[in-house]
Amino acid sequence: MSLRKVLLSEDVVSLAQILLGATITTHLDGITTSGIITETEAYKAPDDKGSHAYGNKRTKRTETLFAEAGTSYVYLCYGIHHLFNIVTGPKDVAHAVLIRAIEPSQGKDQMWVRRAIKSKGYNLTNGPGKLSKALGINKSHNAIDLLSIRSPISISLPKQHIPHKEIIASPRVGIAYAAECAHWPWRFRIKDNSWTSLPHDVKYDN
DNA sequence: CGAATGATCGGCT
DNA sequence: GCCGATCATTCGA
Repeated sequence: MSLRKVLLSEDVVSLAQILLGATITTHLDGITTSGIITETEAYKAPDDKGSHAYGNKRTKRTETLFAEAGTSYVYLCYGIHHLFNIVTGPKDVAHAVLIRAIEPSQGKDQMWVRRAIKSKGYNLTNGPGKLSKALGINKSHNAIDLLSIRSPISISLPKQHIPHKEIIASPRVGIAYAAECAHWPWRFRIKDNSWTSLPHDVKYDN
C-alpha cells in the first residue's frame, strides 16, 4: 500500500503511531540528512482545541492543514522554531501529525553545523524545533507535496511497524490552554529510545 | 540541581 | 499589542 493511501485512510491518531520508525530525509543545498522518527503527536481538528484549525477555522496559516494527505505543514513557533507536521486525511479534513523527535542517521556532522550549539549528545534532534533546524527545514518548506519525487523532503515507512508494546503514549505538552484536550494521550514515542524528549509528567529516581 | 529569561516573528483579537 | 505545538543559557540556592 502506498504511503499516500495509508495517510488518506487511517485515523490521524493511528498514523501518529504508524509513522514511528519511519525515515525522514531532506536534500537541501546539496546536503543529505536523514533520521528515524521516534516521537510524534496527533492534531485532530475540528474537535481538538490544541489544533490551529480548531473548529475548522480557516486562515491563511491554517489553510495548509486542509490540504490532502502527504502535504507538509511547517510553521513558526515562538518567532524562532520551525515545527514540521505531516498533513493527513482527505482534502478539507485538517488532521496532522507533528514530528517531535528523530534519531539521526545520515549527515550527523552537518546537523551539528546547522544547530550551532555547544552541547552534544541526544540534544541534537530530541525536540520539534531542534530536528527542524538540524534537517534544515524552514517555512519555505510549508505546503509542499512530500510524496512528490521532486520534493526536497521525503518520508518512507519502516519495513516493519513498531510493535504496539514498544510505543508509549502520553499527554501532549505546551497546549495547556486547550483545556481537557491537553490530557488526550496523543503523544507517542518509541520505548527505550533515547532520541526522544522526556515525557514531562514522568520522574526518574536513579 | 531548578527557575527565570531572552530570543524574535506572524497570526490573531 | 499579546502570546504561542520552543530552546539555550544564565542565575540562584
